Amino acid sequence: MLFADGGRAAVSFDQVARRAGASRTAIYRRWDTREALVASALRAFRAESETGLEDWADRPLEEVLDLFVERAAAALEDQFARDLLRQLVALGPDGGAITQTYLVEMFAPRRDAFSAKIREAQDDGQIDPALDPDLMQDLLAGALIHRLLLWGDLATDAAPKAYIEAVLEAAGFPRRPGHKTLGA
Amino acid sequence: MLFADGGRAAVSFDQVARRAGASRTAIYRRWDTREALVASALRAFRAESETGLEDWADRPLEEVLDLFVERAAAALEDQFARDLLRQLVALGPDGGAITQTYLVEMFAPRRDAFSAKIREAQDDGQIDPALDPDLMQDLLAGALIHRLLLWGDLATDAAPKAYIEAVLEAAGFPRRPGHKTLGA
Amino acid sequence: MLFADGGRAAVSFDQVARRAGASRTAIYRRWDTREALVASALRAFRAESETGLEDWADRPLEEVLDLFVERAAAALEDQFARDLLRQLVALGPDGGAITQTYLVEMFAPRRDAFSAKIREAQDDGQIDPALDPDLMQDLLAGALIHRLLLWGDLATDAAPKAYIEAVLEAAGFPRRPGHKTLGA
Amino acid sequence: MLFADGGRAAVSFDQVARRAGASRTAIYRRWDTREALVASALRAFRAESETGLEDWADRPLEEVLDLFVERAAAALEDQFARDLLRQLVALGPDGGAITQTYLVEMFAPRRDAFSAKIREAQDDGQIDPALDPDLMQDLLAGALIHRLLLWGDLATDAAPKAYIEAVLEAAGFPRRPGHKTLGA
DNA sequence: ATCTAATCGAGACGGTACGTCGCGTCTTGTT
DNA sequence: AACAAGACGCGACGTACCGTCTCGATTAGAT
Repeated sequence: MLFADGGRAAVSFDQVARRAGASRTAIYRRWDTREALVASALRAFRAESETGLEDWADRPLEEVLDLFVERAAAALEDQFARDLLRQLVALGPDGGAITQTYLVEMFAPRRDAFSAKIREAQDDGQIDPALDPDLMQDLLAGALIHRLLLWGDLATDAAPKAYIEAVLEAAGFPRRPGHKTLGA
Repeated sequence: MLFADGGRAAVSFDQVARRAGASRTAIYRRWDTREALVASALRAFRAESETGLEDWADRPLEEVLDLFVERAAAALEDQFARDLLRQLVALGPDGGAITQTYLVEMFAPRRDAFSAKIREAQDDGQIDPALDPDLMQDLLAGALIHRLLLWGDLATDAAPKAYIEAVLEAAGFPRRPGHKTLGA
Repeated sequence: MLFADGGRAAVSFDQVARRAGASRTAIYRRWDTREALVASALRAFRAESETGLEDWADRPLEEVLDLFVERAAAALEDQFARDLLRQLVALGPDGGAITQTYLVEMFAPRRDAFSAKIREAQDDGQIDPALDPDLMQDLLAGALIHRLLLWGDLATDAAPKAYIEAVLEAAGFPRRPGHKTLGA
Repeated sequence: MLFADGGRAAVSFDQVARRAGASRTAIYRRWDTREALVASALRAFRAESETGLEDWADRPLEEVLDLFVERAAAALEDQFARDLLRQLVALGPDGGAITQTYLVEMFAPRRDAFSAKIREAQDDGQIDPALDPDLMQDLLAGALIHRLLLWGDLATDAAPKAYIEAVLEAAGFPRRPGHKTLGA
């Protein structure tokens, strides 16, 4: 995809028209700005790749964390998705319509679902009720994204697991003996 | 700076020449690729902004962590630095000479210094010797970068502190009573 | 009129539809080619401007010549008519249906009427019977048209008169003493 | 040539660039208006076809007239030249730079040379000194152009000769016995 | 001191893209 | 069945910026 390859600037009306086998005029008729073009492309990509949010309600906390991280890692294994995210980062939170599209439509729902699950676990007394679910996600998602986007790989194959363990430990979640925390 | 504003594509020989008050010919003579141009700019920026690595050797672990995170947070408060990092992320680890420049010359030294400090703390028995210092840094740096680049702000002002607490907790570092971990 | 302003190319179905307050579809239904459109316009213009051929039968030759030239000059005084003729010239004799329309329907009748009058004068012995009426008209009409279309004005106000004198002289028509021939 | 085929509108920067094997940018660099483009083309055509003005000084009047008409007829035998002239007529005297180019640079010199010859003949007492050379040329050139451009052919092969005879007769030039005047 | 060679600027050129307009064609829905 | 509305491909508009290349002019060093 053009955006994933070269960012916003690469999504030219010319190229889009050429790849769509349409005339530039037709593209201009449907989208009036480059941003609208990109936003549409993002939504199309999402519609195609989105498998829907899992129902996390009845699963144990550990499993939810696993799924959360596993999902993220799996998504970022795809080179295309990685490039896509890269360009979204390049735009940053001030990217106008594009940012709105992905932050609000793609990331926020999952983030909210995760937070809800955490709150639930807190109500059940499983983890420290003073925890901020957002911070937990920052650590988990941040570590993954940071490694994969900036360095290109994980420090260890077991890294995702280790991130989860660390967060659970910090959350006061009772660990099984013999568990590894941030261990190599 | 051109690169921070528009990424690699924005660093054109034309613009560079114009800003330098020179002719394109002159620029071409000194740098033969766009990448070389960017790499030079990055080094220049680094030379100007780098205050040198602190001497962490004799400080307690907690302070080192504080400094590490504080440094990072301070650096990313500058809009320019944030934009710069954004574009570096956009390039990713396959960005050729540019990536080499910043990953190897700018990030790696600090990362290594930090790792050394952790190893030292492990030798002293302060924290779990099985810890992988890289994973600790992934969590700390990742959480910060992820929030600031992608969302544009921190979840809480106290977030940096909370990240450190979480990592220390997970590392088995003995905490003072009454400390907050990942709390709001 | 569109044709007078920009020639055949300017008579677009689009413009015609817009000016007629109709849809392109409607225009296409009635005329299938651009030429048909122009031809129709020409006929409409002729129907509106044509005052009918004068009855030259009973007038003296000199008067007929006067009328012929005067008519032509008057018609070409109108800027619109001049532009129209310009575009007809631009098309030339190979202009298909358009040329047919104006050459056959607009010019030929007058030309024939003039020729008939000349033949009549020849039968009466007024002028040289060997004269070709067509050549006379070429000289008269040609001089006028050439000046007005190409140069934009007459060399002299008396030019039309002078043309007639010259042709009559060449035709052996007995001139009054003191007449001017091709004089300034 | 584009102009001869479709008039001013057909001389598009796009087409010119394509035919010249150049980029549109380059064309825009050299000519800033469509008119300048056409004017250049006209001059190029003239430079290529112009054989220079004959030296009419020492020739008898009849021969000069013959040459004048013969030249014009020969030039208009070429279909291309005829189309070119057609488009010039279509533009008319208000065609801006284009009109200037051909009226002033191409037609006027020859016209002036002809006039000078006539004046000379008048000084020699060969023809009526009251004659206006411009009117003579209007008749000669007009008749030719009018026939060829509007009707597409001459009324007779002998037409050019007949035009000359008529003009000479009207000019009071002593004719040989047996000459034909406007005869078929 | 002069000649030579490197360096420089200015600028032309081919690309690519921009955003717009008008046109002829074709499809779709509405009287 | 005639119609309006409108989408579409095409060509052209005039502009901008970029990388490449070719020129003269200037400058410096070497003879």
